[in-house]
Amino acid sequence: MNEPTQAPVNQGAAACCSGAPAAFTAQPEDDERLAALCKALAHPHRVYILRFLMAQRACFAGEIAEQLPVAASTVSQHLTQLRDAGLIKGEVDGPRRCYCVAPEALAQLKTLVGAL
Amino acid sequence: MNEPTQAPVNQGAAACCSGAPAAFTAQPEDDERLAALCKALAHPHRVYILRFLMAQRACFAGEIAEQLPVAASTVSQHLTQLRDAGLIKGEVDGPRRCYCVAPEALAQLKTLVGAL
DNA sequence: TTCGTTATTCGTCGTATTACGAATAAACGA
DNA sequence: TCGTTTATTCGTAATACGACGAATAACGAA
Repeated sequence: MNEPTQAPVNQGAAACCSGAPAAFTAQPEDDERLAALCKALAHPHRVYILRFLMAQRACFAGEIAEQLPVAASTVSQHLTQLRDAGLIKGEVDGPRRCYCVAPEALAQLKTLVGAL
Repeated sequence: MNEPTQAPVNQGAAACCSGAPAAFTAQPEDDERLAALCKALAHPHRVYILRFLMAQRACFAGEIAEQLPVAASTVSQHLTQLRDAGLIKGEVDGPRRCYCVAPEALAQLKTLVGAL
């Protein structure tokens, strides 16, 4: 992914919204991170999984799959995407796998969204 | 998109994380809306556009396109996605088009993320 | 009216996403 | 050891995404 190219800005154009322009600093790393977190939540089932997992504190992959109207293998893929984004963690517990939310990543998401 | 199927839950399983389970209520509409907003921000260039637009208050499509290392037609598609999600608004101003952020949608995003 | 400027839409291409069922791996109990 | 249970990985198919350049539309000025 290419980074934005800081070009000259604000050649005296502002029409639809009022107010003076504020300072703008490019933050490509934050943009990438926020985009990655948002991408992980860009599907309703994954939002559901995250919320469900937060309420349950922790639960097995099978329990999550029971909640959703898709195949277990599809749920497993969703879990992988959430895990790759750092939003959840999974650990082996016997033949099952126990998932729980990663509070740090969630806090980072809230911070980045809050900074918008 | 199918809605989650509220199945029986919490068959006495909790391993990796401590704490008692909290109440959980399915909110399929919120999940859909948050997913849609997140999808709109699931690309770094779109995050950049939103932040840039917030700082500038308003600006023309061409100014935005100058900032990014992709073709103007691609930027136009990104703007369309942000507009479809309700995050920005665009209005005709002569031969140009002036875009600005939609504060309501941004507030909704912050609310939904904050509720996680 | 015609021309130049600006932005979008169209057609296309390659890749990624979402979904499924089948096959595989890993752990435990009989 | 051999099944059973559980979850993931694999192979596949349909659709969506991101990108480009060319074509189109919309407006203002000459």
